[in-house]
Amino acid sequence: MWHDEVMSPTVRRPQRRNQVLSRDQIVEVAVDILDTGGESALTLRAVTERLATGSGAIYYRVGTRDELLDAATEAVITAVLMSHVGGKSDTPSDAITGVALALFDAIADHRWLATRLTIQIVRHPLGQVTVSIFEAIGRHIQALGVPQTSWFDATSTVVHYILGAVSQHARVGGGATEGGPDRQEFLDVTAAAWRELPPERYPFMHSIVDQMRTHQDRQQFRAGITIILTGLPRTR
Amino acid sequence: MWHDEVMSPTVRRPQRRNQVLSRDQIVEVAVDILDTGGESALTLRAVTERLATGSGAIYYRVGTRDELLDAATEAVITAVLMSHVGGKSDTPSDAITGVALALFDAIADHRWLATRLTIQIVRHPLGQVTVSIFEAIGRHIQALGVPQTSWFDATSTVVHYILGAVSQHARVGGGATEGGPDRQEFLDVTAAAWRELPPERYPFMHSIVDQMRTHQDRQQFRAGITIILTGLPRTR
DNA sequence: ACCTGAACACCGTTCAAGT
DNA sequence: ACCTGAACACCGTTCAAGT
Repeated sequence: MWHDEVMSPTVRRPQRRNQVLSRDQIVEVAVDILDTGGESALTLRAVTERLATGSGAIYYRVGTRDELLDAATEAVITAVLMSHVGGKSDTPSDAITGVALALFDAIADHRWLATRLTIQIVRHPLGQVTVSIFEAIGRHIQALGVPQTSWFDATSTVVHYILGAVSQHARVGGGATEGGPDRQEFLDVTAAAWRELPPERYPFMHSIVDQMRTHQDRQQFRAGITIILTGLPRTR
Repeated sequence: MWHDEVMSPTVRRPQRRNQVLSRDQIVEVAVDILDTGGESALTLRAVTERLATGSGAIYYRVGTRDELLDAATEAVITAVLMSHVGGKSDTPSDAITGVALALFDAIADHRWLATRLTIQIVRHPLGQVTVSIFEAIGRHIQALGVPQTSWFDATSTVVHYILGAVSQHARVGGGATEGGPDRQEFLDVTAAAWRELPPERYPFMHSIVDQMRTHQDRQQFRAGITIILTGLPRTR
């Protein structure tokens, strides 16, 4: 039982890291903490405890807590987009929808990501994260037959739609269990609340309450992509 | 000099409020602090100092700091949408564009709003703020000739686009001075950075760098609205 | 009913000191 | 060069006490 500790003291270093701390390790742990406990769980103390290090080490490798959050966001987004370079046999429309759905699913898997993506974009509107997403979408905008003068506007529209849509669905879906009972209960409660709204001030809400109660997030998200792709200018 | 204080002691209460604190007052002060110093400036201590009260009063009238932020968001959004009920002579397309631009401008005036709008929507995806925006847009979707079965999807698409687009432009524009030198400098720096990207990995970014450098935020935002309205299904 | 404000627990960040 | 961790300043929240 206790032999191990005594007989091979060089193999086991029970308390502290014996390797240099890497930036990637820190970011990886951060993502894990965020996935488990949400943004409020990511305290510097939680990170240093998991890594058995001091707070200064995080500052040395990454920077402030905010920069750690940005790094985690960039890591997740980059990984998602990386895994979507293949599959070239699709039509341009399918390819765009594929990238969009990959981002959609990433937000479902990492609920903290919706908020952080917005913050990232507010602060670095044309930074690495935006660049990656633009490139992944824009590539296929070209192939779609959109005239060159409209490439930037067209790609912006698709990307902005994805970012906005993804925020709203971050909570409704609630992970992989798309049709779970929690979701339907939530929709029912919301439908009831909408029916309580004064009809003369909110006629439209009353007219869509049934559609809202029965809608599917993923399907609605795709419908939006289709609407935008349909509206893009084409050269033919 | 000192007469006033002595002669009319009931008129002047020098140190403390003599009126009851209202929820609206608190929210108003919160918005003002946010506009001046951003989200980080909104501390409970800053609010209580401005109102010459104690922290408990805020909790009694509003709740936590987060609820205060939500209340500020709701107040601003509601005010913006309220001021857009008139002008019925527009075409439905113009009306939708008008609401969209009003929200766009609101974000420019209240830079903290982009982030907070996302957080609000992540936490209360179908709450009051979403309801107000949906109603303001949805009304005109009907008039546009979109078949009833698509009303919810169509409105969602427009709203999600607005929310996403507005986030990215929160910083680039930087308030009312749309064409300020700061902005052009920022675009030039970004363009230079994009040109440094490896062309084989980012061919698309290289192809749009000039468009990005010369684009106008507001115009691009409108272009997106137009694309979506064009793509909506119509009964005719 | 409404407000006060001291007290508490917790947090991000720094930096002199170590190796 | 890289890491440690005590110390600091600051923050949101609570709650017994007041009016």
